[in-house]
Amino acid sequence: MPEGHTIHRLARELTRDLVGGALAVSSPQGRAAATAALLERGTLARIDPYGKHLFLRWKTGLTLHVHLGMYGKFHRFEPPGPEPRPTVRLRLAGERLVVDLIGPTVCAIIEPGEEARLRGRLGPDPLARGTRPELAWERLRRRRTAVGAALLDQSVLAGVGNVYRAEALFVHGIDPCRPASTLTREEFDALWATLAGMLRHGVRDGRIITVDPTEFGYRRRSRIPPEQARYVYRQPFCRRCRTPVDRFLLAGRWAYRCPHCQPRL
DNA sequence: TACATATGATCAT
DNA sequence: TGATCCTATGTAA
Repeated sequence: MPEGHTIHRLARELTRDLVGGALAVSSPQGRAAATAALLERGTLARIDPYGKHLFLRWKTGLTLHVHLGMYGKFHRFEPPGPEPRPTVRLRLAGERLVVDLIGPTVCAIIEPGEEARLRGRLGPDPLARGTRPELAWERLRRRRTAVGAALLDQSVLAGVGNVYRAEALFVHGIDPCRPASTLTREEFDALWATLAGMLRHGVRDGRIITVDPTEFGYRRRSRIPPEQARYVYRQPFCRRCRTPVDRFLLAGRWAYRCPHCQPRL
């Protein structure tokens, strides 16, 4: 399940295994049948990630826009792959790889103008090349909402989701309920650097590990068991100081805060 | 069988 | 703020 790191990792893997040869495109579920028909036997030119969005560019000039939402997944198989499950929205079958797209929020051809509008709404993606944190800072400091709400707003920062929000704010001792406008430039710069680092690790690891391994006696991040990989997100106790973690809804999502490590202002 | 839950986002009110 | 969409899984009943 996807925050920005999942999308960037997918872009790499699918680029490696799908770009180049002709693909059989189908929609076993039927809902994307028209889209599949437009792409059938087509060849991918490139795949671009941005934030939580994936843009699959075909040599015909068409672009397939995919957003996984909360439950969306790509299942990967060695060709020819199994009989598709009835929920498969789109199957892309190539020489080296078969992928099934399940449960996305968006899976549709997008026109250039529409893509431009979408990108215009999105804030900078810390994983994108040549990204501009300045824009995130300008938007964040004008928000009247809590910083924990602002971080989930994709027009402020693209690619950050609920886990990274909880963990990055923890690392810097920031209470998620603090008004975004009270953040100092120094705090923002530190938060951006942390988020960018966490996202990059996420791409590399294929999962979200936010704790410093040495803090728990591990030499390598990869050795950390899943239940120990985070400081506060879905943790009953703060992994650093053992204080019970606060859980409360913020911007409609569960937020996590250590009352000791992230005191109110 | 039913219900709760999940790393998301949009639209109506 | 609440309803809604999309799917799979784990737990309770």
